[in-house]
Amino acid sequence: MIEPIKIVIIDDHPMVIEGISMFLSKSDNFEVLASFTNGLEVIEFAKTNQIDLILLDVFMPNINGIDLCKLIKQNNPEIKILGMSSQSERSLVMQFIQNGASGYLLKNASKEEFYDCIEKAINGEIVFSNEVKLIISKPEISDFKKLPTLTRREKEILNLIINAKNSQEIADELFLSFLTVQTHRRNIMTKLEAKNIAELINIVQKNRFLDQ
Amino acid sequence: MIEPIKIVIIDDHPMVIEGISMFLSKSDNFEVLASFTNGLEVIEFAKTNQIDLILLDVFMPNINGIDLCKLIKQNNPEIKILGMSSQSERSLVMQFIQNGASGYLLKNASKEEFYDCIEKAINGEIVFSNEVKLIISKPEISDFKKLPTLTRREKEILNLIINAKNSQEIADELFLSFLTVQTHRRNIMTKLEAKNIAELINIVQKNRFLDQ
DNA sequence: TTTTTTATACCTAAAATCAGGTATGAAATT
DNA sequence: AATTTCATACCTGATTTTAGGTATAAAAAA
Repeated sequence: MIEPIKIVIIDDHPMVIEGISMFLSKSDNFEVLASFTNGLEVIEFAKTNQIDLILLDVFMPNINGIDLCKLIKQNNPEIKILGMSSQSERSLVMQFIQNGASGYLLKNASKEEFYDCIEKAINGEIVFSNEVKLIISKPEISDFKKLPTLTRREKEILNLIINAKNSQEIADELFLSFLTVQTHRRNIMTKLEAKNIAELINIVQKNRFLDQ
Repeated sequence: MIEPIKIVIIDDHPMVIEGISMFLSKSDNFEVLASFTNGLEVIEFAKTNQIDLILLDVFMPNINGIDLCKLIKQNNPEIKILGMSSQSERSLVMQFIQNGASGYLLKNASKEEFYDCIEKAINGEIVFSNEVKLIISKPEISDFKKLPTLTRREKEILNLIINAKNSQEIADELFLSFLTVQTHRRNIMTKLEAKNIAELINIVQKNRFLDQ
């Protein structure tokens, strides 16, 4: 008898966990070891349990799926990770793969797509659900340059910029000099190659590398 | 013995249907009559089946949940409808209730919240999951004054502003004077009460009154 | 027909952003 | 121990947005 694939599900929606668990329980090939609505808990869990594959929701409160993927892979490179989300952008999927994921599924995927993708990922393939294949088949130039990393401070300030705060307000809020904020601001714009605030917001929303 | 509540689930994600079905199957109070990934099919179904309550995903391809809610209520006013989505805005929830829904749930709601909301909705209450309560408990000024109407030209220019064009580029593109664009721009900002571009984009996205 | 709205255009000026530079101590990394 | 990155801060100047006006012809509404 073949060992089932040991799976962990990470998603902040209980019903999604329930749904996927049901999908997987219908086949003897899969075993859901555990599930978490708080992504960071999996790090601890992985220390004492052998996991074959993680189904990881990309949009969660507190922790960003892309960063979590990287974190898991750093600690446990042998674990395969499949990203999941309801909608997606090409660049997002690409970032995810860049961080060590084995594939990406849209949540509207069928049971069969789940089975298929999980099995192929375990066999070392990079897999995408059908809709994701469509998304990534239209390459954009911007996808080829990898996204720059912002420092914690820059992310903090970026968040305030997007929330319509001006430089002075940001300075007051963070107890910084107006000039310091200007410097961070310039660095952010340069890193993300945005020529104005509207473009900045567009870029951030497309790539969603702020936590939400 | 009490009759179970007859429920229909509408969601374009098979896994969500599976998850909610599992939730509900654990209690004898509920019976899932049917589920649809295409919302319009429920109209036909309702002609030959008695439905007590519909769990309706708000964001679906092809059909808008808010419009579908209205449509169902027109044909079958006795059916209770609960809206569901992953995230939401106050104004969206309000529109939904306006169209006859009995409540609104975020998909991160727990099993117990689902049970509770469904039962209360059947008893004629208007119900919200906990997070939705939070959302609607902080009324925004913008919710009370009706949204201003932008002229066609203003919408056109607003679109370009959001797409990161500056005033000169907009002038060139629409064959207008730079000064005319500035005037329109000022009128747009005044009408929407935005103090800068970031706020403008936030307001537009929150209320989604572009795209027409 | 009269009034209001819409689209157009100009003037002035303050405020904010954008863009180039330099610099320094602390923290993190190698 | 040496190097790089991060967060901080300042200077200057150009560009752009924001904000207050006024004005006029055409179109739409009353």
